[in-house]
Amino acid sequence: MELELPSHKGEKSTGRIRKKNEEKIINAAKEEFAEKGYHGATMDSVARRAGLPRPNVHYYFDNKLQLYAEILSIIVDLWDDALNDLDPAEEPALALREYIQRKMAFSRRYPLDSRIFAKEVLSGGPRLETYFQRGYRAWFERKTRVFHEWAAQGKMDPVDPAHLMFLIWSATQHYADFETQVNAALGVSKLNDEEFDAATETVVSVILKGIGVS
Amino acid sequence: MELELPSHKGEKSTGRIRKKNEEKIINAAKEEFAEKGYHGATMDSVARRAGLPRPNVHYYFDNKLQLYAEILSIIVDLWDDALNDLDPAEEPALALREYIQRKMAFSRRYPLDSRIFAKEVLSGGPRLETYFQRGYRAWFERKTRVFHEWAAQGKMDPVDPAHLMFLIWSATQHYADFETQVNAALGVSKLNDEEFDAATETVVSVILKGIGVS
DNA sequence: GTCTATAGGCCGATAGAC
DNA sequence: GTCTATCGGCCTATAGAC
Repeated sequence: MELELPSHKGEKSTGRIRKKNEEKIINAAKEEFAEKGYHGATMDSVARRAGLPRPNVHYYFDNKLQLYAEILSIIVDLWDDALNDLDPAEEPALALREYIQRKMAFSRRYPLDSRIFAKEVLSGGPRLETYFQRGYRAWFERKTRVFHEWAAQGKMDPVDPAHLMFLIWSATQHYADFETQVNAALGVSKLNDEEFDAATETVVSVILKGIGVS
Repeated sequence: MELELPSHKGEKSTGRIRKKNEEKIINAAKEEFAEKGYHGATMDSVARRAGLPRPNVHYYFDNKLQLYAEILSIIVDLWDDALNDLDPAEEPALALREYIQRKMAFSRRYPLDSRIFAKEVLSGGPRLETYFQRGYRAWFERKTRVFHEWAAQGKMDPVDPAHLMFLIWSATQHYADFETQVNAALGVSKLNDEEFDAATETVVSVILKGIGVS
C-alpha cells in the first residue's frame, strides 16, 4: 500500500470552524490510534471523542486512511522540527546532554505521537514506506555524522555512530511507548516531574560516560 | 477487560494431531498479531497462513481473544524462562555483558514475540492487567536489586537501578521492535550476524562503561 | 476431527434532507 | 456546513453435514 503523505500546510479553505473541528478530530483520532491502533480505532469512536456526529468526521477527512496518514505526517514533521541536529561545533558533553533532554521532554509532552509512530514501525511501517525509502538513509547518515567527527577528533570514544543513535532513541522513547510497563514497575500511576528528571539524568549520565565524554 | 492468562501447560488432550495443529495456528497467529495487531489480524488470515480452514481454528481455540491471550501467556513465560536473573555473586562486568547478550539474542531469535508484547504495552496493556498488577512491582524490584548491591559494594556507579534496567531493556528490544526503522537507516533488508554482533557490542560497551564497570 | 454454509453484528462510507 | 438514515462489506462465530 503506497501512500503519499500529504503536507498538512496550505490546505483547502481555512475557515475558523473548519480549523477548529479539524483540530478536535485530529486530537481525538490521535488518542484512538495510539490506544487501539489503526484497525482498532473506529471512525465512530473518533467522532464521539471529538464530540461530533460521525458523518461530520467524513466531511473533513474523506476516509479513515487519509485521517491516519494526515496524523502520521504531522508527527513526522513535528519530530523533524522539534529535534534540531546535534551541533558538531559544540562540546559533545553539552550538545548530547541537551539532545537527550530534548528527546525525553518530547516523550513526556507527546506520548501519543510517539506511540502512534512506534505502532506503525512495529507493523513494518506500510504507511511510512515512502518516508523510509525517500532519502531516509541519507538523512540518518547526516544525523549521525557528528558522532564520526567527534570520534575522529578524539572528543569521544570510537563508538559506532548508528548504534549509538539507536541507543539514544530507544532509551528516550521508552518512557513514552512503554509508559504502562514503567509505571507498573515503579508502582506509580504516572511519573511526576522529579521522577521523570531522575530518569532523564540516568539516561544522560550513563550514555555520556559510556562514550567517554563526561 | 480483565482476563485470566491461562497456563498453557496441562491442557485438555494431547493428541498428536491436536498438538501439531495448535502449533501451526499459534505460529501463524504470532505473525498476524505481530504485523497487524489484535484488531487488524483476522481469524481468516490466521487460518490461511496456517493452511487450515477457518472453522478449524475455532475448533482449537474458542475465540480470537483466547487465542491472543494464549500467545501472550506463552511470550511472558518464555521471557521469564529464558532470561535468568543477574547473579549478584558474579563480576558485574561479566554478568551484565552476558545479560545484555542474552537480551539481544532474544530480540534476534524471537522478534515477533517482542513485537506482540510491545504492541500490547503500547496499547496500555489491557490484556496484561493481571500480569502488571499481581506482583509485577515486587518482581521488578527483585530484578533490579542486584544493581543496588553492586553499587553499595562500590562495584559500579550509584546509578538508579530501575532506570538502568529500562535502558537495557529498551536498547536491546529496539532491534526487534523497530527493525523496520533500523534496516531503513542502515540501508539493509536485514542485519546479518556481523552487523548484529556490532550492535550488541556497542550496547554492551556503552552501558558497561557508562556505569563504571569496565 | 474436518469443513461448508450461513447467521449476525459491526464498521466505513455516503445519500440526501435540513 | 450539519446530521439522520441506511447500504454494503467484512469479520467472528456457529450450526450441522460428513
